[in-house]
Amino acid sequence: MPELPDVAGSCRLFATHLAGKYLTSVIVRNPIVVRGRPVDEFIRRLQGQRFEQPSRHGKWLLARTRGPTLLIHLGMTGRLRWEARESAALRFDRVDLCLEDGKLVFQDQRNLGGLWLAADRDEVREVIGDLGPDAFGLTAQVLEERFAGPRMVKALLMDQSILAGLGNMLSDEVLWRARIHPCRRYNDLEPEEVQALARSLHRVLTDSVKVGEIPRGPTWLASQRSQVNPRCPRCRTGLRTNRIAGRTSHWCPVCQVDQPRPGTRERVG
DNA sequence: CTTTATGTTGCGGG
DNA sequence: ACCCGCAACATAAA
Repeated sequence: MPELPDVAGSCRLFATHLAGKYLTSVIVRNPIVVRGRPVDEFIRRLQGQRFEQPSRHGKWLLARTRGPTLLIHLGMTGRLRWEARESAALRFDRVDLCLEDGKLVFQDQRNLGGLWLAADRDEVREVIGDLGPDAFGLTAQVLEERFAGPRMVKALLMDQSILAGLGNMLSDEVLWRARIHPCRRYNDLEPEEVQALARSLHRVLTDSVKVGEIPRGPTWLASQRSQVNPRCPRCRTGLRTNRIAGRTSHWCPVCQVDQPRPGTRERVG
């Protein structure tokens, strides 16, 4: 679920239902997702606060109040859900933020996501760590500056300190659209490829943020993820799969020209 | 039972 | 110092 577009959607949901409203109560169903301070303190500090307009940086959702800032990260399986009516908790519901007219539920199957409170900007920085500029709205020039070096493009795209917001699926999507093999090193890219990368990033993010998730339409690589025989949406070639930068990557061996994996081949010459 | 999963962090080795 | 792979975290679903 959650990469930049999903968090953008969650941010809109938060803005729609919580901005300007007072929290009447906080229900913590699984304390493991409350990070950084004891649950009772978390609840005490948050209850009664009024939310301002939320913002997003990469995969982080930032909800300021007059007091602390609530920071939400969805991890691998987290999501936010608005319930306007009284309703029973679902299996993976972890925290309820209750208002007068409904509740925002943080649900998370794997509990890798979480909620933090930060008293000020410094504490926000401490929690979210060293984040690069948000990937949405990034200019080609900034991309070139931040990517400069010998690393594999897939690793660069997923590195939150280089640019914030892309994960495994979105990175594959961007590379596929730009016709660049995930193992290519940034230094080895032709200028046209760098251009294609910047354009692909822009297009993929614009379209997916609009939807609030990665679209699964016929012109998206993501449409093939759940298929038995994943094929390139452009040329129908069977997709290749490998573990790159720690994650399973999918690419088209025809559209995205192959490269020997660094370090895994003989070192000739 | 084994494998895999959209994230992050920290460690070891080259 | 930089870069890569990998285990760990927690948990379910295929």
